[in-house]
Amino acid sequence: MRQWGTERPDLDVSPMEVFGRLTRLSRLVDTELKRNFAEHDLDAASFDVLATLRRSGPPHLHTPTGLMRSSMVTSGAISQRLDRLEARGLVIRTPSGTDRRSRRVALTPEGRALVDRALPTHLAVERRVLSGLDAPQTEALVAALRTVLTALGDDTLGDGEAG
Amino acid sequence: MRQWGTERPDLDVSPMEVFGRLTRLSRLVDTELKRNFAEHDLDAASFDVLATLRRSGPPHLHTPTGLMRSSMVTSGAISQRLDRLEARGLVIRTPSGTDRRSRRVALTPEGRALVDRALPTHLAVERRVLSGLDAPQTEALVAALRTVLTALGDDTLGDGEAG
DNA sequence: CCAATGTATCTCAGCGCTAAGGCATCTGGA
DNA sequence: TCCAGATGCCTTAGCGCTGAGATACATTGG
Repeated sequence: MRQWGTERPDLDVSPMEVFGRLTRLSRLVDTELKRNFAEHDLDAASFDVLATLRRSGPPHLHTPTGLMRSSMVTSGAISQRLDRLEARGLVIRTPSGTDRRSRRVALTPEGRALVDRALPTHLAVERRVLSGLDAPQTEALVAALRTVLTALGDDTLGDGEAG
Repeated sequence: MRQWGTERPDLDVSPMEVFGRLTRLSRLVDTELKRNFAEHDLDAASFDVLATLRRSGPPHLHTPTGLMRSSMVTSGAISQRLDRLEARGLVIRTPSGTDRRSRRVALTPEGRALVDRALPTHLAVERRVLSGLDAPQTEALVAALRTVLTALGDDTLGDGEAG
């Protein structure tokens, strides 16, 4: 930041205080979470799908389009994620009853068991990352993130955990 | 969150309040910034390198290792980024004077001109994303991010803007 | 009922990154 | 001095995602 002030004193670079840290934090968090995923033969993309299905309650159903919206990736990415998960027997795709274009994606018992095993340690890693913040700081962080997301048109109500 | 409370009432899923939003925000921000990069024939990776060189002041020098640390990517990624930038004449690699393993990466006049053109609009996008926050909220957000990063062992002093 | 448009999913080429490994060079201790 | 380990950079195979486009089906207005 000091360097920018010297090099481009005509520009207000203060937003970089936020975005630089946001980017670095994202990378570091991904690295931390990856360890736990690997211990369960998972990666962030697979966990993302399994967790989305898991939290929706039995029979743990979603459509590919719903998963696409939840994960904020393209339809092609979801197709491929589901291919991989289905090949491992962790999810199963069945026809939709009402719309023949659509599919139902369900967690198999194996998939459910796997995500349930990975969840507690996943949450432990997340808690450890946040352990430097006290309750008011955490609340302020969440509030700021919520405000920015809302301004950007993110209309989820608080779901969308993606790893 | 409500869903998790129903499905796994035994787990404390409150950290997801933070990480879910962090992930979504990262994705949305990347999408916003991408537009501006594309208008300048750039992408996040290229801008990251050019901006790091630009802010270090004339003669805008760095080593590949320094860029690797700044960007938090692997050495292979930096080699490839520099290949692309050098092929476009935006940077130039020259031998280090003192260490024959090392190289000096410098911004060319064209590279400097390009990043200087892209910077103002880049910052405008960033400001717009944060426009929903007032000054105290922004400061609280920065403080929280700084705390978490420090706890994670991120020892940069505030640099590291990566897009 | 039909045509036009919209929606759900999939396919695939291209791309940038990681992980692993290789080569050249440097450095510090025996 | 010499060498073992560290360091700097590069190469490459493999991988997941994007973006573009294809296919099949659904819906709507006339």
